[in-house]
Amino acid sequence: MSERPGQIVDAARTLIEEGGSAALTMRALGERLGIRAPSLYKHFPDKGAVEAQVIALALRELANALAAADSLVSLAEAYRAYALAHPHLYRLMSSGPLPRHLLPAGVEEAAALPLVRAVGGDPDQARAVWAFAHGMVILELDGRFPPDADLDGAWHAGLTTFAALVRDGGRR
Amino acid sequence: MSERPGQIVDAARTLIEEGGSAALTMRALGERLGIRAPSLYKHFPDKGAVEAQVIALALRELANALAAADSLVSLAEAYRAYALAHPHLYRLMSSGPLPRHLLPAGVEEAAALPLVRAVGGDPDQARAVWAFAHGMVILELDGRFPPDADLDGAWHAGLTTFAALVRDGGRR
DNA sequence: GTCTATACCCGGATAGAC
DNA sequence: GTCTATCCGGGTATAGAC
Repeated sequence: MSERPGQIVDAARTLIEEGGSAALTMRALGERLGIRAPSLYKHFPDKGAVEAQVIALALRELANALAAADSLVSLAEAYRAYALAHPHLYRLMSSGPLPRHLLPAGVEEAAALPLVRAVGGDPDQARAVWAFAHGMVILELDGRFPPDADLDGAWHAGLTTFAALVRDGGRR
Repeated sequence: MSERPGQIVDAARTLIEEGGSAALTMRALGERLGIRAPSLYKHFPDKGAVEAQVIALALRELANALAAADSLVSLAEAYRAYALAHPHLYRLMSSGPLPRHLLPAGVEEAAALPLVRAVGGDPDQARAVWAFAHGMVILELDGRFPPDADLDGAWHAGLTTFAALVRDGGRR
C-alpha cells in the first residue's frame, strides 16, 4: 500500500546510511527495490531529486530528535547523539550546499528552531553555538581528533562558556 | 631546474583551487603539465599520493599563516582569512579522513600548534575553539548561513566567550 | 510502470614500445 | 620518462517496446 516514491526515498536513505553518499547510485537504488535503474525516472526526474528528499527526511528527523531538549547541554547531547547514530546521513544533510529549491518549505528552519530558542533568540549566539556543535561533530566523524582525545571534555569546555554567554544575555 | 614531483604537486594544487577536489584527475593533471596521464605514474604511485602532498603543502601554508597571530582573535581572523582565500584547499585539508600515513611527520601538529599555544595549552579548550572556528568557516563556505547573516557578529559572540574561558584558565 | 538496450561520458590504472 | 593503446569499471540518463 505504501507509495513508490516513499519506498524509493527510504531505500535511498538506507543505501546512504550503509555506505555513505557515494553508495547512492541509481543502479544500486533500483537493485534494492527489485527494479531496474531506468524505472526510477518514472518517479523522480533525476538523482538530485531523490537525494533532496532524503535530506528533507533527515532534517525532519533531526528536528524531532532535538525537540525534547530543554537546555543547551541536553540539546548538544541530542545533536551529537543523532550525528553519531547516523554519520553518513548527518554528513549528507550538513555538508556541501543545501538544495534549498528542492526542499519542502520550512524544513530547514524547523531543524534550526530548537537551538534558536535555547539561546533566547539571539541569532549571533545561535550561529556560534551551531558552528561549535557542527565542528565538534564533523571533526569527530572525520576522525580528526586524536584517538585518545577527551571529547566529552572539549564539549564541556565549549558548552559551559556558551551557557555563560546565554545566561548573561550576550553581555560580556 | 625544478623537480618533476614538485611541479606535479603545484599543478594539482592549482587544479583543486580552481575547480575543487573533483577537478583533480590524472588526465587533467597531465594535461596541465603537457604530458600524458600515464606518465604521472612514473613519479607517484597513484592519485592518492599526489593528493596527500597537496594536503601537506596546504597544512604547512596554513601553519605559516597562523604563526604571526598573537591572540585568539587575530588567530581566528587569520584562520578565516586563509579558508576564504583558498576555499577548495581548505575543504580538502579539513574534511574527510586525513591520509596520515602519507603525510610527512609533524605537519598536522605544526598546523595545530598556534591554537594550542593561544589557549594556554589546555587541549579541551583548544579542541573546542578549533571546532568553533572550523564550524564557522565550513558553514560559511558551504553557504549554510542565511545570506544576510552577520557572520562577524557570530564570530564575535563565540570568540569573546572563549577568550573569557582562556582568561579564567578554564575555571567557570 | 516496468523492461531491455544503449548512448554517452568519465574515472584510475597498466602494458609495452621507444 | 615519455608515449600510445587499452583495459576495466563506474556513473546518469534516454528511447522505445510491452
